[in-house]
This record gives sequence, C-alpha cells and structure tokens, in this order.
Amino acid sequence: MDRTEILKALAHPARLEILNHLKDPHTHFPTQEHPLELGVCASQFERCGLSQSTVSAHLGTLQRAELVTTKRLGQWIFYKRNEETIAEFLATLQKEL
Amino acid sequence: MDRTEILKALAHPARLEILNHLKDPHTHFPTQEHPLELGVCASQFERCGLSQSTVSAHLGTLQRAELVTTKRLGQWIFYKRNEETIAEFLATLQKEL
DNA sequence: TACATAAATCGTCAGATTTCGATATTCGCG
DNA sequence: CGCGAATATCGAAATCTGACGATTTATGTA
Repeated sequence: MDRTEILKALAHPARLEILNHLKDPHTHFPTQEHPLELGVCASQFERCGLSQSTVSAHLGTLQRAELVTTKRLGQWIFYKRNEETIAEFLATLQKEL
Repeated sequence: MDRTEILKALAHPARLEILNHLKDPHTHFPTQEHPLELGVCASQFERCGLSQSTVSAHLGTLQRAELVTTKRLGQWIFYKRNEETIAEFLATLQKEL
C-alpha cells in the first residue's frame, strides 16, 4: 500500500466522486443492465460528464493505487471499491498523519 | 475545510514529512534556538534538503489547506500543526471515503 | 537611517497532470 | 473470419506543479 500514491489518486474531485458513487451503486447507477453486485462497468462513469478516454484514465489511476478492483466478464470490466486497501489506508492515516 | 485542497496538500512526500516532523518537534528540530513550544520556524525545514523558497512554498500550501497555523514573533514565523483541521479531515474521510 | 536576518514572492524552467479525439485492443457473436 | 461494443492506449494541447536562484518585504538592532 503506497500512501502517497493513494493520496495523489484521491486528490482529484472526479476520482473522489467515482469512489463515492461506488459506495451505493443502486442509487448512482440505476441504468446498468448487469446486476450491480458484479460491480459497475466503466462506461457508467461517463455520466460524470467526462469522455470515455478520460474516465478510463481515472479508473486506471484508482486501480494503480489499488483503491478499486476489477473483474472482466466478457467485454465488460466491472469496478468495485477495494475496501481492504481503503480501510488500511484510513487506519494508517489515523496513526501517522 | 476543503477536502480536495487538503488531499492535494497531503499528496506530496515533503509536505507529509513536514506535518509528521511537527508531531514531535523535540526529536526533529533539536537545534532551534527558540522554545519549540512556540512552534517551528520555517528555516528549520530546510534540513529536508530543499531550498528556502521551496520550503516556503510547501508551508504556504499547508497553510492554505489549513493544516498548519502560524504565529509571527519578531522576524520569525512559527509553524504548528492545526490539530482541529486534521482531526476534522480524518473524521470526514472515515465517514465519506 | 543603515544593516542583517527570516520569510514571501517573482521569474523561469522542466516535468507531471488533465483532457480530448482518434486509434488500437479485446471480447462475444454471427 | 468479420463486425460491433467496451475499454485501453496514443498523441497533442493546455494547465498545474515543483524546483531553483534572485529579489522583495518585514522585522529587529545598531
């Protein structure tokens, strides 16, 4: 777990919003065809007003920081919060900040 | 308290180190002439290997994020952690991240 | 007033970040 | 194999960031 990497990833409103929306997919992604239990697929985040390539870049940043996990199913990639990393990060920050 | 502003401020190793060193001034700034109870004056942070102007910029970033408070005494400016903001930030992050 | 010290600000440069459209890749389906 | 859909990557432009030395500002002291 790279603390600075995570802080950099969190230091952007769009990425913070993505992580936040993933907390309650049923509220924020009611239009997704696939069951939300699988996760949220990338294209759903384009509703934040960003282009497909920009959304992909932000998701890549979150993934590199291990703040989200992915699962490929066919042509879709489903994103979920990585609660383990998030909890570990919060605990570390509580102690060391 | 601007969460994104704070996250941006924390997303740099030098600023994280400054905040960390301020937790235990007696260990990290034993050479300061003035009593450490006043705070730590800016020039002390140059021991991190950064120039005076760079240190000043980092301290400015921390101050704008309200992560530190300052007190001017004569020609010196003493820096302390702003424990209120830090605690509020951590609490918010616990809830909303 | 003149000088010294501490800190902030300025000007500049290099490198990183953010964004986009265009293109490439990956996958499922006929 | 060829097509469409989802996602990743590329290339370019604009902006932001971090670093420095030089300068300015603020303060205390002689």
